[in-house]
Amino acid sequence: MGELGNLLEPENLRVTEAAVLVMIQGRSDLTASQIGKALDIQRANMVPLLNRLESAGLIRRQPIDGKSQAVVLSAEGEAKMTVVGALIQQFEQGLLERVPPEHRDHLLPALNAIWK
Amino acid sequence: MGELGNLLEPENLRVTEAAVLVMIQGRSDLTASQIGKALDIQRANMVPLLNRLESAGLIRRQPIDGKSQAVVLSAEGEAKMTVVGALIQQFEQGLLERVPPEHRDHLLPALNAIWK
DNA sequence: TATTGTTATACTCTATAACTATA
DNA sequence: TATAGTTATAGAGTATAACAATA
Repeated sequence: MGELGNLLEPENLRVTEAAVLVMIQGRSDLTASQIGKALDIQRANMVPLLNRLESAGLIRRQPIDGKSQAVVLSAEGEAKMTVVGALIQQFEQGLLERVPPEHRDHLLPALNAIWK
Repeated sequence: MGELGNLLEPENLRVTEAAVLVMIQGRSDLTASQIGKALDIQRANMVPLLNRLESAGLIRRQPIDGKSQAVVLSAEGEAKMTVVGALIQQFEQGLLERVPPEHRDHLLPALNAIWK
């Protein structure tokens, strides 16, 4: 399943779901389409994903206009993000600890350069 | 699909299939189980994967004893690897070119440290 | 008794097409 | 006319269980 997946499993979250939560935290203007485009998830597949998060009480769909709706964290979702954020940080720290110190500071800049 | 996948598509190879070919090239002692373990592919899922490669004439199943069999490149498979190897090299070079020079030499050592 | 290769199958994830309503 | 959300469904990929044969 992957290490991060295992860390998130006790929280009943998949990696993609956590990615959505991270992306929307502190914002209230992101639509499902925008999130999907950024995370490379098809519009159609965003629907069941957001439905799961909504059923879990972690997000709300907040109308922007008659066509679009912002995906925002609920109060419960905000609270959950303290746990989820810590797990993600723990995961990233675990990865970096395996990297020899002389290479460590170069890893994230290098990866960021590749992704964009 | 992913960049490497797109590069390999004209060769009618998936990334996992190419990974198997790379792994067995120059060797004649690797079993399906060993390959699967190294590439994180279930034993059961190795069967159709190897069947595809065998149908394409790229590999042979070579008995080791009554239970195990080595997966080896056929002559056709060896020839194909010159093309596939070039495509993989092209892909990796493309990735590295995006990385700023000062970070470049640190990327592979850092990633290798993470995977093991 | 553990391992290899295999079969069959369930499950998850992703992709595609089409539809409605709104910008 | 293009876009957002949605539905339904097909397809690819992965996981699980069980089996026979052999180490």
